[in-house]
Amino acid sequence: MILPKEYEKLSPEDAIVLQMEMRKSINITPLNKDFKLIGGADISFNKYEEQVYAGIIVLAYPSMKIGSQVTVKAFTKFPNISGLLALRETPALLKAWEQLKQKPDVLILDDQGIAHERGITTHFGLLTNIPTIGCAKSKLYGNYHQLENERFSASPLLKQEETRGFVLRTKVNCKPIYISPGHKISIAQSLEIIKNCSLKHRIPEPLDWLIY
DNA sequence: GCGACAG
DNA sequence: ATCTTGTCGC
Repeated sequence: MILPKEYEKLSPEDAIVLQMEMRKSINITPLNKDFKLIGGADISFNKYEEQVYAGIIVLAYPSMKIGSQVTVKAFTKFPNISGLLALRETPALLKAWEQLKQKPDVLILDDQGIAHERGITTHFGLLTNIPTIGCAKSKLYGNYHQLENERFSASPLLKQEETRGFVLRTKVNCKPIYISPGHKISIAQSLEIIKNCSLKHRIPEPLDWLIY
């Protein structure tokens, strides 16, 4: 078992092996309980610098009242490699997670979920054993049928023949968002929860608040 | 003010 | 390809 603190020692080849090993444990069966706290997480960095910033905000569900928030700066030597972003981002996010006094029951990340099962949504869900949902602003993988220009028009996000998530229009005249579970929650529940978190903006409240 | 789109 | 900035429609 390799610890996130040691990710930066991995070669890209070893990182891929770790990712492939971890993806075997992905679980997208339904979350079987009511919950009261939802979190939003985002990570940012400059391509060639070692600083990585991570933020997590916690909101009450489904009222979307803001609770606590944590932002941290961390450092990593793991390079910026397409497909391996999770290894660069996870240690910083874990640091923010550890500083949160009250952990959310479900965490939404600005990411592609199992539409790209080597991303940070599944990675972080597997490490912390909490339900995670990926909610992205652009499509990286999969195909879908065009949506009606209506609030909450949705269509399955298909990778080959397999449904990996949903494309959801949260506002009229706005581009859709891409929802896909990461771990410990179903595709249908992920869609439902993101709808419940989408009040005023194109992106759901927990991610919208993180911009500031 | 939000969000699309241009370049 | 990604990020910043401006303009315009809703």
